[in-house]
Amino acid sequence: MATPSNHTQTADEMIHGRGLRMTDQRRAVYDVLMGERDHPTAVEVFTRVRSKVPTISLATVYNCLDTLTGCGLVKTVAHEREPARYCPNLGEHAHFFCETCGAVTDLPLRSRKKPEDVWDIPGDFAISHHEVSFSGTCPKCAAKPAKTKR
Amino acid sequence: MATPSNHTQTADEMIHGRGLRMTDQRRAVYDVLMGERDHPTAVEVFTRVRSKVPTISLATVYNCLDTLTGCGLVKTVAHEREPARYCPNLGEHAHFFCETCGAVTDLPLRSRKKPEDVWDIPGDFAISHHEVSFSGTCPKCAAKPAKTKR
DNA sequence: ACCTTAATTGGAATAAGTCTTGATAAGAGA
DNA sequence: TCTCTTATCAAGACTTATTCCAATTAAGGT
Repeated sequence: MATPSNHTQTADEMIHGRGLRMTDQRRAVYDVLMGERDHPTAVEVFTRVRSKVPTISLATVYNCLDTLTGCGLVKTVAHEREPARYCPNLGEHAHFFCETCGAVTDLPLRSRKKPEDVWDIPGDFAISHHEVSFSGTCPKCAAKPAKTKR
Repeated sequence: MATPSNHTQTADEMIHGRGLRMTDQRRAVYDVLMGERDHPTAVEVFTRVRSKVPTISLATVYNCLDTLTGCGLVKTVAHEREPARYCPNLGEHAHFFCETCGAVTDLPLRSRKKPEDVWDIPGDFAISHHEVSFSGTCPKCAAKPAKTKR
């Protein structure tokens, strides 16, 4: 078993709190997400996790990701119809999708106005979640303007 | 050919402006979207269009929707990994997704605001688009609390 | 250690959307 | 009007991401 890093402590509690078990696979998937926080897809998580748990299957990676999101440890990030990405940043934030390199960046969402001040939301709509996403060119891609995607 | 309603006038211009043709199929798809503005999926558009153009195929509906979005007449609305929905509302607005009945509602922008007026965005990100979505319970579903999705 | 239940696996199945290819139709010019 | 060129349509095969299923394996409590 891998040496548990300090963040897994709380993860264990969250998992056990739901009457579930913290398995090697779940820990490995969570560690991958907490390691490189670049919003990998399920397949990317799969390939990274395999270096630690070589026998893991893609189905298990999907299962683990579902479990972790169900426990509130991870959030899924959807963009257009692309494969879902996974994000362990639990703070409120928006996502920036670079149209050139495809990178996904967390933007801390320092809102200047309340949603109701910006959008015309009739009072009888009960809002439980909201999501903000941006797309454009990230700083890295803006720096090298000649390089196209090909 | 169906009697062209007044909104199809501008649609014709937009299509022709790109060197494309306004065919019966494209007009029918566009009319369906302008008719019931409830954000139908491609399959829903397909079934509605068939009452006007019974020989149309699903592939053609997809083609027409692509063409219309390419011309800027229609916008696609993605939510989670659900089938894409289509929206002919070109004004800036957010979307509200009802978690109970699945209905999608447009929420108009209160006044002309730029993203930077609303959010604190790092200066080195060049933003070309932004999207805001809310989810919760719509007024209709809130009115009948006993009825679950099953 | 045993037993009950949960979790993992690998492969098959599904769903939405795209691609391919031949048929069709629309507009331009003679 | 006739023909030519090109855009568009249609039907089905295909792709991709994800989920389902049945059988095996592992955890945790007694």
